[in-house]
Amino acid sequence: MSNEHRHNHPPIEPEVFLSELKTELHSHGYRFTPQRKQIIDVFLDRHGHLTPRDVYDHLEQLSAAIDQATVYRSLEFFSRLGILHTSQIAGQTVFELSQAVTHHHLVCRKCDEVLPLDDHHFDQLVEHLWAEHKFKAELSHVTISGLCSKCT
Amino acid sequence: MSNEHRHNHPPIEPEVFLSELKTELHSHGYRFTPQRKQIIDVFLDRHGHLTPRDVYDHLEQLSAAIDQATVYRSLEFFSRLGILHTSQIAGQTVFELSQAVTHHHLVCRKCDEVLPLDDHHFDQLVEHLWAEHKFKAELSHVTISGLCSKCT
DNA sequence: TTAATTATTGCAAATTTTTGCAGTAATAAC
DNA sequence: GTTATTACTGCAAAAATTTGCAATAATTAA
Repeated sequence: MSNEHRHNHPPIEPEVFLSELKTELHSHGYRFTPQRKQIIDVFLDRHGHLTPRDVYDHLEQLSAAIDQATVYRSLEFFSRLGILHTSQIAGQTVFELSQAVTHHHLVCRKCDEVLPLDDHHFDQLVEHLWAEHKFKAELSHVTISGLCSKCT
Repeated sequence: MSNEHRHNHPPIEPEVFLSELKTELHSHGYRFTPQRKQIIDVFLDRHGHLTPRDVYDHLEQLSAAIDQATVYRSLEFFSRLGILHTSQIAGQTVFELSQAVTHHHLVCRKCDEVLPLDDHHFDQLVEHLWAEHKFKAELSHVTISGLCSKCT
């Protein structure tokens, strides 16, 4: 299904990814510090949505003593660069690698049910935004709120 | 422009709105307490995006001594009912009346520029979601992240 | 190599947000 | 009416998140 679509990426090769990331950061005058590397490692290891807490706990298990403030600052830093993607799910702020497989959700505001949503729904919208506004919409993880069929 | 579109509403009549809200809450077994009324009053008075702090401060000015916990709980309560709409803007959680005039934004993740976006872009998407999933998407305040023309 | 500059971190404090629970107020049952 | 039930609030404590600043580490310039 959605695996043939526009937004998807091949599986991540950790070494390649890390070295490209390093170059990317350096080209902006930023640094790829050990702390930042370890935080990215967590995402490469544990795919999916992670809260700042998840990241912090996982680092502790690896006995990587990184301050909470650094974790928060790094997550924001990577989000701004588009390396991580952030969203609000069930009232929690969660992060994931932007390269992770594209997926969208319909979330019912009444019962919190989550329905998966196929990629193609946004193709036209993305084209319009580019044509009319020269805006490069990054719609790889859309969450749409509303009422599901049971709660209508 | 967007004033002729689907999602827009006539200006809010405070008395009508409040009495309808009261009925709405009662029909669900909830209560329209003085605290909840005062919080809604703030939104009727000061239109636009408000942080929990804004609401709390405004209430203090009116010497309405409402506990912060109550403010947070009420904002979440009204959001879940669809009375208020919540979104993340520039890293802050903000609330506004769902009935407020529809508007959408394109936000550049690099320079934080905000571009207004017309309503009609979502018509087709909303129809599709209803046709295919019987999901009533509530797309009155969409924020799309990406790169603006200058930052591409 | 050394000095100067800049980005980044850790720590501690401040701020914001959430939570448990006892008390209060409204509604429903009798 | 009175009592029982349930929703809601305030308070105080806990947890999560942000911030200022001095110290550190990396990069750049000399």
